[in-house]
Amino acid sequence: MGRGKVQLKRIEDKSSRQVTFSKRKGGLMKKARELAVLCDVEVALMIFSDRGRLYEFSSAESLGKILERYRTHVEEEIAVRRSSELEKTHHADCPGLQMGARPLEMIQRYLEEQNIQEKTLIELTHLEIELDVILRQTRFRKTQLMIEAIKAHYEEEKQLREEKTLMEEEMAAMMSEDHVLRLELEPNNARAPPLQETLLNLF
Amino acid sequence: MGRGKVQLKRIEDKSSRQVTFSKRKGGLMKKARELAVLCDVEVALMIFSDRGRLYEFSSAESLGKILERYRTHVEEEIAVRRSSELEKTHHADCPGLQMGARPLEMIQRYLEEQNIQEKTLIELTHLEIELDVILRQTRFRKTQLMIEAIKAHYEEEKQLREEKTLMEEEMAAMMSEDHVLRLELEPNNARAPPLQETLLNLF
DNA sequence: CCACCTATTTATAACTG
DNA sequence: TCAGTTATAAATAGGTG
Repeated sequence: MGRGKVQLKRIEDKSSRQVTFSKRKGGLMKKARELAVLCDVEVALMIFSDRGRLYEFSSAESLGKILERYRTHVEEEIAVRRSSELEKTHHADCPGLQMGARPLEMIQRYLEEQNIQEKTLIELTHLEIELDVILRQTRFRKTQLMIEAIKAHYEEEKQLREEKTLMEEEMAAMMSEDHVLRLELEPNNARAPPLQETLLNLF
Repeated sequence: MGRGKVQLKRIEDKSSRQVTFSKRKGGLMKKARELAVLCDVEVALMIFSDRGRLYEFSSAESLGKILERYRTHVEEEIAVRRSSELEKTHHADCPGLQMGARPLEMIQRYLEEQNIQEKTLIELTHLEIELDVILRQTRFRKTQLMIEAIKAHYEEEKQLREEKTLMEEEMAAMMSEDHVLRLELEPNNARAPPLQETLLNLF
């Protein structure tokens, strides 16, 4: 679809590859949603861009739910070998999110300049869907970013805690060596639960 | 695409739903593959038909690989989503806030039940505004909660850092007292900028 | 990079056997 | 139910501002 026919092979030009990715990603997400709604089935879609950014769609409330279902269906060995791929690209693209109050303005314009007829209604529906999609995208993007922020802080914490443990050990060694000090080293390893638990308590 | 335009809602007729499912499933798979090839990205797609049958596509050798990647990527996000489900109580005061695909269904219901008249349009406008407000509320609430989470981690970090400084001082004191040790205490106070700055960089 | 445009290609809804 | 056909809606490649 388009001015020219497309060959089913990697687009070599980086720029057009990026553009095509952006466009087709949107189309694929839309079609996934349509399939889920029209046929009342569960659909999960995830896309990792070459820069490691994740885009996902899920018809259920959480992709995790579908993943769980997948796991029960296909009893695969998903051994938890964490390939710690560190994606440093924190502030990359934010696909089509400038919007601001523009959708509402568009709605206003539609309402005011069009005659109140069926056509207008249908167009309004499209607009509505668009608005919803945009809001979803924004919300999801924000979530992603904030999760990254939390993750970063969690990593920082972890490191500090490790350093602390190390120092405690060193001090203990010093004390047992030849000294009697009255340093109070309270064991507080139990403090600060892991991230997941912390988050759970918030909601 | 096709003889008629399609409404974005569940196809009630079981037979055509099945036909549409079959056709669109194929189309979606095809497009997923195209995206993966053309743009050189990883794509995973899974579809559960209403009868529980699983259809999947994956650009990698195994869907498991991508799932694993997904898990490492958004482990925390799953926790967040799951916990926000526990928050249904908070959402209870906001009418009709089931997220999911509900808003679109509501719109569809309105469009179909009502005669297409000015009155309907006005009601639609109200609906729109409501939808927007609801989405804003949700988004704001979520933001609040995540800021709290980040803040909590930041506080934890701060405390750990203070404890560390204290211990450094104690160790320095011990050393100057009567010891010669070769402890390497690097000053790294400059690490980890304050919360506000961190957040600013995100958006 | 992003929104919008338009000529074309693709996907598919409705139909048929 | 299923494969094939066709008319039409949608997606999108390439281009512009």
